[in-house]
Amino acid sequence: MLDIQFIRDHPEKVKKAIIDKQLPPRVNVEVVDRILELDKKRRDLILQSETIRRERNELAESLKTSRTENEISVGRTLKQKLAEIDPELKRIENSLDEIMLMVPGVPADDVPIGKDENDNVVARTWGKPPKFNFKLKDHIELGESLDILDVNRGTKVAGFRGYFLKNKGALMQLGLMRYGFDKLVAKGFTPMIPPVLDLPRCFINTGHFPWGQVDVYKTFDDREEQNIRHLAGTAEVPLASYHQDEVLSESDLPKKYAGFSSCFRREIGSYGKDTRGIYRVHEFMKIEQVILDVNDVNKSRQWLEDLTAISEEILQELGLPYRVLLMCTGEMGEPQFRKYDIETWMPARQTSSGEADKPSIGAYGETHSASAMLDFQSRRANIRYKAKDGSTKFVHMLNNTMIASPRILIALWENHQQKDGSIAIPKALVPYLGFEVIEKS
RNA sequence: GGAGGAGUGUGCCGAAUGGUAAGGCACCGCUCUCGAAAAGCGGCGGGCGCAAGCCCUUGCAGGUUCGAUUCCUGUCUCCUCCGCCA
Repeated sequence: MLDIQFIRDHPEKVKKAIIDKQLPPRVNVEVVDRILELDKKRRDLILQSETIRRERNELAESLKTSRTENEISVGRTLKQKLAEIDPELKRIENSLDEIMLMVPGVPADDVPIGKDENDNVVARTWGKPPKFNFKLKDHIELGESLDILDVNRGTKVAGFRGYFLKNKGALMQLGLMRYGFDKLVAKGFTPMIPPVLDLPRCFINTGHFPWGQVDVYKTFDDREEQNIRHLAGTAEVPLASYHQDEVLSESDLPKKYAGFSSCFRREIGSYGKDTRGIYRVHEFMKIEQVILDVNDVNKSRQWLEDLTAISEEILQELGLPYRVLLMCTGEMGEPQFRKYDIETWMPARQTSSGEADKPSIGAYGETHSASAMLDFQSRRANIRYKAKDGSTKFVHMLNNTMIASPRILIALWENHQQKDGSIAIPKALVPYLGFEVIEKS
């Protein structure tokens, strides 16, 4: 959520953000005008309401000592007036609150303006895609031949996009999670296992709602509306709300959280995409980092670099080639100020971007995403801190993927496959797995 | 699921039984000091307003009243006990 004062002062910047982020027609620039209009109405009504309240307080004060029938009837009139104005004020405020949630965060000045993935800017590339002197297998062939993945029974049990990890495949996923957790703990992060069946408010806080409702699973129990929970698609959701409605102390910042959780995604908008294998699935495991720090743009920028560096560090340790993309405005989420995605090389990944008669084999696939939100989320979640100068400010928030599996398994399996059909385990992972290779049993 | 108790401003404590949220601790600034402590003064929720200032804020939502922390209804959370389950 933006500061209403910012919208009053810079309506054009907000409108530009709506356009640049490719939000129309879901969100149109007219919401800005509508907000300014409601804001004006709201302030008029507040003035009226407060004038009456003031009269009421003065009257009540004088009625403390003596009271006449006449004064009491004046009081009744005031009460009547309030009963007309306040519901109207409340109605306006509710509309304003609702529409304020539709307004996106304004991107940084140096974010490339663009409409899709072609407009992202490659910030840097690390490693070289491996060359294979034997017939390449994709992750499904590898997984099935080594009995570490079962997609057919996965879809039997869980439907489309279902999968089983088996044997060393299952051990590998847990090992990766522990590897990621340990690394972050060593860097001073607080390891967390958060609830992922969360209240709607949490999804509003992160900015997943109101825009992304259809992507999130909804659950009911047999009682009332207030018992609705949603399954979080990332531990960012519960972690970002951990300090909801709290006032922290500047000396407590930064807060660095590492959340391990299962993640659930409906993938409603991507029925035809990535239908093969375990690239795009409805449930997976992930360690997500969430940072809360002081209200300082430069510090947020630095955090975004630092968080991205952590992801790069693990990809390097895992021996996986990758590239870092500075995301363009059209590829950013509504809350974001600045965002890097990391794409990891997947040797057997097929993309639609190749020529029709010459399908391209091997592609970078998104495995990590780091975002700076400034105070967009903290305004929604109402997370503030008391600064050293005594003032109360909203924290800045960021998040980043540490490691997400099974998608990362695609890169690990395909990049590290060997001529004999086995898969080599990167050195960094061996202590967490207890084996150095996955081979046919 | 049943019974009882509790929830007060920004972190902590806490007063006010129908007259409009006292006070203390913590924190920040200033004075004093070589410095610190102590002491004193001011600040330390949200909103409207150029400002003076005003309005709101006792878990939440309603109701009664000229006036509600206080009375009534609903509801959430926590605690204790019972039941059920792991």
